[in-house]
Amino acid sequence: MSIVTSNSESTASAGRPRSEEAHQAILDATLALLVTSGFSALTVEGVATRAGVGKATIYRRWPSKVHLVMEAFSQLPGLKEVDTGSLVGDLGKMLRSYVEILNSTPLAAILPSLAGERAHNPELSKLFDPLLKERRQPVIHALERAVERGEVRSDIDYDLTADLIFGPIVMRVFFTGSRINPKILGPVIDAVLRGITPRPRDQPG
Amino acid sequence: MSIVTSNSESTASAGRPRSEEAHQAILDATLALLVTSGFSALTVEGVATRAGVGKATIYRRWPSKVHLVMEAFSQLPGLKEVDTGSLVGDLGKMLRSYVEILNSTPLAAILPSLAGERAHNPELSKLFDPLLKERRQPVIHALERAVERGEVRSDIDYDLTADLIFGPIVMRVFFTGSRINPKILGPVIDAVLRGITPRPRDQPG
Amino acid sequence: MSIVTSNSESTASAGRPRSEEAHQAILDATLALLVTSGFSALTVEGVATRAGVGKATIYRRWPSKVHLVMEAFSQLPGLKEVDTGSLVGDLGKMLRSYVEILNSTPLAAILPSLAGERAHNPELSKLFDPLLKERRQPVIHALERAVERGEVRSDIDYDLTADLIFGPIVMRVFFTGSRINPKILGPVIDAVLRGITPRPRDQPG
Amino acid sequence: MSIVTSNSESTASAGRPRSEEAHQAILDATLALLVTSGFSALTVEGVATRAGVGKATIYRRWPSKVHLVMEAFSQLPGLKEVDTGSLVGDLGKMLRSYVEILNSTPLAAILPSLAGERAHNPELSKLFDPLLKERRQPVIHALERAVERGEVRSDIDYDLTADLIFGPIVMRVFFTGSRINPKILGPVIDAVLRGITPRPRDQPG
DNA sequence: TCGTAAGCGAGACGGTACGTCGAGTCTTGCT
DNA sequence: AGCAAGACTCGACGTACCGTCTCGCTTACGA
Repeated sequence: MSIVTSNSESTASAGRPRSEEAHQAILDATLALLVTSGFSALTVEGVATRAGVGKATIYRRWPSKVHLVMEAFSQLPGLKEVDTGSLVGDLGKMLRSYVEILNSTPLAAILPSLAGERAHNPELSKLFDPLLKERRQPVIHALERAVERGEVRSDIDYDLTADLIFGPIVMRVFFTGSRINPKILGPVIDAVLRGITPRPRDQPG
Repeated sequence: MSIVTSNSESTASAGRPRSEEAHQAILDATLALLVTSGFSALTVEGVATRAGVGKATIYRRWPSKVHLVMEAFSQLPGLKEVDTGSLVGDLGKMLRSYVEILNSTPLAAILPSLAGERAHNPELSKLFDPLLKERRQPVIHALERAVERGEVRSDIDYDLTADLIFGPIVMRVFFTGSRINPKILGPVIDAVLRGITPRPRDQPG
Repeated sequence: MSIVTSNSESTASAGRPRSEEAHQAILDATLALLVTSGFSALTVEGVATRAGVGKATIYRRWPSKVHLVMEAFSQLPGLKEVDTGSLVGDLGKMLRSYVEILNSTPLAAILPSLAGERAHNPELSKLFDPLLKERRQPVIHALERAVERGEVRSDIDYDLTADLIFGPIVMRVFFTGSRINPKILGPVIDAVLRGITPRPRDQPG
Repeated sequence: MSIVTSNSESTASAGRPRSEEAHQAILDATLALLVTSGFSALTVEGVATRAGVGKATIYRRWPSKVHLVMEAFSQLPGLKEVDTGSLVGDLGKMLRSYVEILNSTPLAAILPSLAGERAHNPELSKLFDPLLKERRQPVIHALERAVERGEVRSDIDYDLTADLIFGPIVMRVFFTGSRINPKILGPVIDAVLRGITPRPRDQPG
C-alpha cells in the first residue's frame, strides 16, 4: 500500500465493497479539472459531478481535497532509474525524460500548488515530503555511482547536489509555468559538473 | 509608481483623504495571515477583521485579493546590490544577506504559496512575474560584472545561471520549509563556479 | 396547495429530505422578528441566525424574503366563517373573535408593515393581495346571506361594505398600534347597519 | 415651527447659516424619488446626489430617512376645512378633494410606508401621530357642526365616526394601492349617514 | 438463499466568504 | 459653523462550496 492511498484492500469486510470504477473516475476527473482549472479553483463538488459520483464517495476515501489531489499527483510518472555508465549520460537521460513528463502531464501545474500548500499544512507535509524524497532518489543513486567511479568529488553533499541539479528545472516550473525547453539541460549538467569559470584547456596557449 | 502600488501620490482630491494608517494596517494584516494561512486560505474578510477595517476600505484600494497580496509581498526586502570586486565575494555577501532575510521575515512562508497560485491564476502571474524578475537582478548584474572581468565564461546564459545559484535555496524553501542553513552557501557557490568534478590541482601528483 | 406554501407533498425525491423542524423554526423566527423589527428591517441573515439555520436552507425553500414572510403571515389565524342567522349576530361574533386575534397574536404588528411595503413591492403585492381578499371572505359571505334574508339592501357594494366594516378596526391597528377595545364593535356595527343620523322611532311624538 | 421640521430658525448662531436652498432641494428630491422608486428603494445617498448635496447636510437636519420622508410628507396637502351648511355637503366636498390629492400626489404611496414604520419606531410614532390627528380635524369639525344642527345623533364617538368615514378610503390606499375611484364616496357617505339596512320609505306601501 | 452491513448517488444540513451597496459618521479644504 | 466630497466601519445581500448528514437503493459476503 502506498503512502498516500487509503486502505481499500485492508481486511475483507462485510457489506458492499468500494467501487474501483468510481475510484478511478474520481482520480481521472481530478486530473482533468486540475489541468483546466488549477488547484485552488478545483472543487470537490465539481470533481463529484464530473465523475458522476456523490460527494460522500469522495470523502469516504480521502479526508480532503489536498489528499485527493495528492493521490492523483502520485499516479503521475516521475524520474526513472537510469544507468548508462557515466554521470553525464545518466543525468542527460533522466532529466530529458523528466522534462518530457513535465511538459506532457499536469505534473508541472500540480507541483507548485502542493508545495505552496505544504507550507501551511503539516498533515500534507507529512505525506508529501517523503514522496518528494523518494522521487529524487534516481539522481542521488546516479551521483553515488559517479562518486564510486571517481567521476565526482567524494566530499559532495548528495542532497545539495541534487538540489543544484533540479534547481533550474524547478525554478522554471514554479516561476514561469511555461514549457521547459530541453535545451537548457546540456548547459545545466555542464555547469554542475565543471562550473562556470573559464577552463584552462579552452584557453589558447 | 510601482507596478503594484496604487496612485497614492496623485493630485490631492476632494473629500476625506484615504487613511494611511488603515493602508498599513491592511498590509500588515495581510502579511501576518499569509504566513499562517497561505494565499488560497487568505480571505479579504479575515484581513479586514484583523486590520480593524471594513471590507470596502480594502476593495477601494485594491481590485482583488491578488493585488493586495502583491503589494504586501513587494514590501518585503529582497536581494541588495553588492559589488565587492569578485563574483565569489558578491555572491557570498548577497546570498548570505538573502538567507538572513528568508530566515527572519515571512518571505519564505509566503513565496511558495504565491508560486503555487501563480500557475493557475493569470492575474497573479501578470503581477508576480515582473516582480520576481526584478528581484533577481542583483545576481544578474554580478554575473555581468564577472564576465567583464573574465572571471566567468562569456557564453553563459545569465538567467539559467541565476536559476542555478538560487535553485538550492529555493528548493529548500519550497520543499522543506525549514530555516536555511547559511553553511550551504559556500559549497553552492563553489559548485557553481568550479563544478563538482575532481580538480586536477587537488589530486596528488 | 396554498398560494404561498411550497410543494412539500410532491413525489418523494432523491437525496436527504428537507427538515420539517428547520422549516418551522424559520417561520417562527420570521414572525418573532417581524414583530420586533417590521418587514423592511427584517433580514434573512437575522432569521437564519435566530432559527439556528444556514441562509441557504432558507433560500432553498423560499425564493425571497417576501415569499418567506408571506408564508409566515399566512399561518396566522384570521376571520372564521360564522352563521348565526342574523347579520348583527354574524358580524358581532366574527369581529369579536377577530379583535381577540389581533390582540393576542403578532398579526396587528405585522399587518401595517406588510401593507406599507406592498405599495412599492410588486412581488409582495402579487402574493399579499389574494391573501387579503381571501381573509375577508367570511364578512362578504355574511353580507350575501343578509341580502338574501332581506336584512340589507340588495344594491350594496360588497367590497365597499366590507371596507366600511373593517375600516375602523384597521384604522386603529395602523395608526395607533394599541390594543383594540372590543367595545367599539357594537357602535361600529350599529352605525354600519343603521347610520349615524337620528332615528325616527327614537324621536318623541 | 412645525412639529416635524427641525430647528432651522432657532437662535441665530455663529458660523455659516444653513442653506435654505439646500433644504428645499433635498425635500424636492425626496418627493421626486419617492414617486419613481417608492419608500424602500429610496436611499439617502440617492437623495443627496439628486439634490446636489452632501450626505452630511441631510443628516445634519434629519436623523434618518424616515424623518426626512415625514417632512416631505408633511408638505403634501391634506383635508381642507369646508362648511357648506350640511354634513352631506361638507363630507362630499372634503373627501372628493382629498381623493383628488391622493390620486395626484405621492401621498397615497407614502402614507402606508410611514404607517408601517410607525409600528416599530416609537420616535417616528411620536412625530407622526399628532400629525395624523391634526389632518383629520376638518372631518371632526364637520361632525361637530352636524351634531349642533341635529343632523347627527349626539351620542356618537367622533373619532370612531371619523374612522368609519376614512376607513374605506384608507383600506383601498393601504391594500390595493390603486387610484381611488371618487364614485365610491357617494355610497360611503350614504352608508355612514343612513346605514345599509333597507329604508322604510324606499319600500312600497 | 437470504439477511445484513457497507457502499452508492442525491441532495439537504449549518457554515463561511464572496464582492457590492447603503447606512450613518467623520474628515478634508473651502466658503 | 456650514458646505460638497468622499473616506470611514459596519452589516446585509444572494450565491457557491465546504465537510457532514440523511435518504432510499444496490451489491456481495457469509451464516
